[in-house]
Amino acid sequence: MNAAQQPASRARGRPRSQASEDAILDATLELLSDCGYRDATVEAIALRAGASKSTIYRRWPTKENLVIAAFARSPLLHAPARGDVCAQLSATIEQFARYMQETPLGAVLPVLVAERGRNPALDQALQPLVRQRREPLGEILTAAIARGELPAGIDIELAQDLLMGPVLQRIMVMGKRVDRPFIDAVVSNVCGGLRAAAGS
Amino acid sequence: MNAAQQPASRARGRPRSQASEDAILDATLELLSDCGYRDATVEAIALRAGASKSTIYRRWPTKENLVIAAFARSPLLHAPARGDVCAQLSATIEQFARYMQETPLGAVLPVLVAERGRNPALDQALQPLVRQRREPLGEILTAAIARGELPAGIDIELAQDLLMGPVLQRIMVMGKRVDRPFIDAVVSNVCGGLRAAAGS
Amino acid sequence: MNAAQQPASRARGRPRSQASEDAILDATLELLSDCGYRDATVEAIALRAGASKSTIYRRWPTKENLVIAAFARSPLLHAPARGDVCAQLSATIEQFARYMQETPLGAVLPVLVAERGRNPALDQALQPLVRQRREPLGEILTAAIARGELPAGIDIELAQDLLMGPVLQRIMVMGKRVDRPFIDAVVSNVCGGLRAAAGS
Amino acid sequence: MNAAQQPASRARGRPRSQASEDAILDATLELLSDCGYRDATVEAIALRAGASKSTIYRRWPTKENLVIAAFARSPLLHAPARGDVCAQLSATIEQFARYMQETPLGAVLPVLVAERGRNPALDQALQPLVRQRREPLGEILTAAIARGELPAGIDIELAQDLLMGPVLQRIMVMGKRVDRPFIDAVVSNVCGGLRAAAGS
DNA sequence: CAGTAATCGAGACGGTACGTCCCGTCTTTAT
DNA sequence: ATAAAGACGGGACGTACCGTCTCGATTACTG
Repeated sequence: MNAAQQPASRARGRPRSQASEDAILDATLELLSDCGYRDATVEAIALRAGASKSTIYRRWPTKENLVIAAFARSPLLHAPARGDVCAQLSATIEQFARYMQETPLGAVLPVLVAERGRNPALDQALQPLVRQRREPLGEILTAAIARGELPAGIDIELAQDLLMGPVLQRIMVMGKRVDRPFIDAVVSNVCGGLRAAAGS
Repeated sequence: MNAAQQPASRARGRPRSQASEDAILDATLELLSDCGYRDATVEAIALRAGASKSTIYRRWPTKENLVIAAFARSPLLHAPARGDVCAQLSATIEQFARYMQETPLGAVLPVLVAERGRNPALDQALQPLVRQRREPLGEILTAAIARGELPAGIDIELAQDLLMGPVLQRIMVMGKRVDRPFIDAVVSNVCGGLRAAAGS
Repeated sequence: MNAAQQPASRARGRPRSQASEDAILDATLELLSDCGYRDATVEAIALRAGASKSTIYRRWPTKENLVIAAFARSPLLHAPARGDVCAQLSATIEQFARYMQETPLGAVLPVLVAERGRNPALDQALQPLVRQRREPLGEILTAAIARGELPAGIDIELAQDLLMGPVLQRIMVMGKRVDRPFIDAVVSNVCGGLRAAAGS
Repeated sequence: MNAAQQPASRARGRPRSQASEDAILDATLELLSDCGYRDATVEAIALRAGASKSTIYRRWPTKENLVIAAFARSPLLHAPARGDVCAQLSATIEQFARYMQETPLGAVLPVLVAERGRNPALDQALQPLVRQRREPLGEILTAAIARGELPAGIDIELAQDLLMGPVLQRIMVMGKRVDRPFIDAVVSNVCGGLRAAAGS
């Protein structure tokens, strides 16, 4: 079961260079940030990483996959341990909003999303990437329910959609900036709605 | 009305063919739907429309603009005249969700969004397209406030984000289908939140 | 029959640029001469010709075919009108030898020859190229027979092999230079042999 | 004789495997024959030989040198001891023609020749290979002169060119087959020419 | 018999040319 | 002036191969 994973006798041949991989992914993020998706040429990425195109294509079959891998290394959201549920949610969402607006993720996520419909493998790769960013919200909500701050019986999945949706849509689809007051308003409304639904 | 458009002396030379324009926009939508954005080549569109590339580029400066023009012909959402605010909102959003999931818009919108960051002209063109789809929600909300179904002082813009965001995000980012129960849950929660906020 | 060839109504669309074609073929010969076959990159040829790779590949499917086309423009051999048969043959062969040794043809012909075995289309293209260079020898021999300088009944094809073979082999296979005395010796031997065969 | 090769103390470390070397050279000839020079990848040769690329490149610096080494193992031509000079020459040349037409040598020689111009080391390696195949002709001619079958004062080198040239050219450049009657005609003509030159 | 040094298979690596594809423009003739 | 046809310059993509390198595993000689 886990034996398959352990390198029984170390793979033969020259091992892949972790340094190269890191340099390539870093270069990808940098160029994405500097030039955008279209102008971040695979050749330019190779050049900046001090690697060769072969090394890139040996690891990732297409440019899209490379970009996904680069973003997969982006930091997870960190839910604060203290504060009431609204403050925790706001702080967490703000991290996400900042990441979307101040790194190339904001520019690239739509492209990945667009490509996913045509590329099932990419869909598989993108799924956990997105899901992990949402997970902290679920944990906060679960804890709040346990503390009695929110009523039991809440659909966590739905709540995540209600919280993330407006932010993502405003950034991606509307092309507007998201600031703390907006996030607070969203969180406040969603929490209010959740409590009202339980009370009815 | 149309007199304003028509100059003193008609433009000289052969007039542009409206038939060509329609054929091109139809072919664009069809190919987008069949092959996705990337594989919907301008050349292929011209072929299917029985037009030539020059005819296309004479009207729209880039492929992106062509695609936007094609979508600009999509029907507006139609807010039902009767029912309480929740029912009206649900029905309207359902139209939108169906349109996103059963036409190529769902696949193409992210690409347009992605390209917009790099292309201000496209941004200008995309803005009203998106805004018009949201507008009916604003009208429903305004009327509900006037009827006293919702408290006054509601931020209409925010409410639109709260309603559309979860749906768009679920379809585009999560890659899941949106059905009527989900829409009802969103609408119910948002309305509950709006009322709770007023009550507090 | 010949109607198929005549441009009844001129091919539609923008015609191919003869200037581009000439520039490309010239650049090919120049680069071949400067850098050899391997280093005469298609990209470099396009650059020097002020053309694009697309334009090159639209006309010739591979680099080999491009190179053949370039050589197909090389000048034909010119048989001198006066002199006895040996002098005429020597002069003609010397033209060929000079062309082989002072232009890139000498470096490229072997590659074409090598590729031919694997590429029937290339074979078809190379055949007349080679044959035309030999033809003047046949004419000289035929005229000499008519004048009585050589006996009738000579196998012209064989005689061409006997004359060209030693020169080509010395240049291509042995990698040595061919000078006038060598050519004279070959011609003298072949003519002597042809006369001796008739006399026996 | 072989003592000169063997140093005072044998080289240290694991000795090179003769079996590998043989397998590599055999695989080279086979693949050359099956696929031609270009498609006979070093990697494919290694695979078929059950060797690794390092083992190949440790012995031969480039692919060209490997190919030459493979051909260097081809059998020398064997001059028959009996018969008149024409019969001996014909028999010897026929061996060569058969070897050129029924082994990959015919396909590869032009490539080696082409590459030689750009690679002096390869030139050094190719020279003896070619020369050895011609040598038997020289011996036959020398013996014939000694026997009085051919006049003294013949330029042996030239005679070799006259004999081999037409055959090589017909096979390589013209892409035609060479049969015994053709060889006989060449030999007969050359011998006739040599005798005629002496008589004049 | 343990140590050392060169070889072996495997396969990753940098580099570079190839040939394909598409975009947006330009140049024809025909309407 | 616009239309269809299609060539053009430009430039990214992904593939393939070369010759080098880095691994762990052999295989002989050597102290």
